[in-house]
Amino acid sequence: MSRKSICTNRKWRGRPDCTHCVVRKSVLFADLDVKDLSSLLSSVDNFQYEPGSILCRQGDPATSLYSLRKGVVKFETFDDNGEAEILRLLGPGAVIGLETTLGEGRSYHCTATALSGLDACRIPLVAFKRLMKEHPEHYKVIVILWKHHLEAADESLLKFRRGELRERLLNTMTVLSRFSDDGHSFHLPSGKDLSALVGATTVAISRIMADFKRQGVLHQVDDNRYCLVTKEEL
Amino acid sequence: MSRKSICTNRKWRGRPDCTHCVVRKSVLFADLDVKDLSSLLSSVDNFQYEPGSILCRQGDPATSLYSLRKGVVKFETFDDNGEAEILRLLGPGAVIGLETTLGEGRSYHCTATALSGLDACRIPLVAFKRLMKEHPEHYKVIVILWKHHLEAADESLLKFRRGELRERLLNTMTVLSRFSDDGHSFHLPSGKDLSALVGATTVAISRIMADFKRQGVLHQVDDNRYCLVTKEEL
DNA sequence: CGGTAAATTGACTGCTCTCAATTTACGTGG
DNA sequence: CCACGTAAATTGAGAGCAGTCAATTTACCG
Repeated sequence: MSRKSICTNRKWRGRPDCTHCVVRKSVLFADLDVKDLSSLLSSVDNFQYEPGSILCRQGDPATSLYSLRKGVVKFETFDDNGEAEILRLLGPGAVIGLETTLGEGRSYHCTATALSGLDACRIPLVAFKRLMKEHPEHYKVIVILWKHHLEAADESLLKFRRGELRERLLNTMTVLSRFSDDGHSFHLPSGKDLSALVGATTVAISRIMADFKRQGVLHQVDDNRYCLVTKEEL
Repeated sequence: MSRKSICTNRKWRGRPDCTHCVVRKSVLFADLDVKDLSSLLSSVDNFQYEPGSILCRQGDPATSLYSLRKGVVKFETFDDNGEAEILRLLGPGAVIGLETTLGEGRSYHCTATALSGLDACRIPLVAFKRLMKEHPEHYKVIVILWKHHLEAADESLLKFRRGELRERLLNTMTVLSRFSDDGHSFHLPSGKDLSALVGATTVAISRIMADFKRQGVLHQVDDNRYCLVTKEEL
């Protein structure tokens, strides 16, 4: 199996200004005073990732967490045949790599890959652990991050694994819209990704997606960007 | 919709001896000193529940958490049509009602119902919150409980929502075996429950379950108790 | 014993899978 | 710039699993 290099097409955007982060209220360190944060801030880096970039890989030793500010990430695991299963989609506010903060294992449980352009902050694992050791009174912040994953997992089951394929794909694109910058258009995932997400064949998916395009449910706005056309707009 | 009374067929078993609880190591308060626990202990009650008992109901105001020591619980939500969807199965070590500990909403997000006989401890929500406020240094204990739910959610997707129905049902019974007291026999859920768990019709499920019984894959050991007969045993 | 709900079974339909051929897209090297 | 190779997407044809509708049997309870 050829392993692409991690974090392809990544651009460094400097030390982030966490005190004014747009997602800060709903996200990591929402409750923290600036003084509690200061030691952490100096070690956090902000990056832009292109679609397809891999944030972390299942089984690799963990060094960092990634706090997602913009974009969508597929969070996937691999079965015995090496086939990917997407456990959930993660959007702004999600933190990737939480499993590595409890100290039992030191490697990532899943692979996280950008499905769109990303804006994410890389947090060194040691800095994160130190912060939590020094300020356990802010533990709720951590719990909220776990809750975020749990809600995404529940959403997967309810929206991507239930009912007819047609409906599951519509739900998928609705979620992608929600996670996009403008709330409408989104980078269309590959057939293989959709397959791993909704649990169907690429062939069946191709057929239905072609239908959507023919029927005008799915409208192409750009190179690989599409948007859903709701019934009200017709 | 007729609402059965909550906690039907519940028996009080007194104040539990948490310091010697069999699941304590893997469970709530695993790290806590006895002295930190003492204030909590006096308000915790241990109960036995019969299959079908409801621990908490979606939307009801939250008063307690339930720490599961023995048995299996279905954790379900209801869609627009009032149809149940089982999000996950919870076994020993799980704590039910975590969503209510963050303070935003005060009601249960899902309904938790016993699929087998249960041994569970009821923890007053206020006592739990006070403990965490006074001893935030033990926050990892809480995080582990959330992780437990997340792993159960991921298991649902991988085992109950993937592949052919036959396989999903086999996985279901394997999980039920794992959660049972003896590790083998289990209380067989109703067709409706299996339907809400694996995402199929009761009719389709009935057919396959009948097959399992005819082919000897599923062996009846008692009234409503069955066990899986693995290929090695044949 | 009767009434309701659940499970079982049959017949039929249809969605999705499988297999396969073709077309399109894309990166590489001449 | 084009030729080529590979991978992905598209489309067709056929089979099979699961859904739907419906009738019957069984289970359970007052």
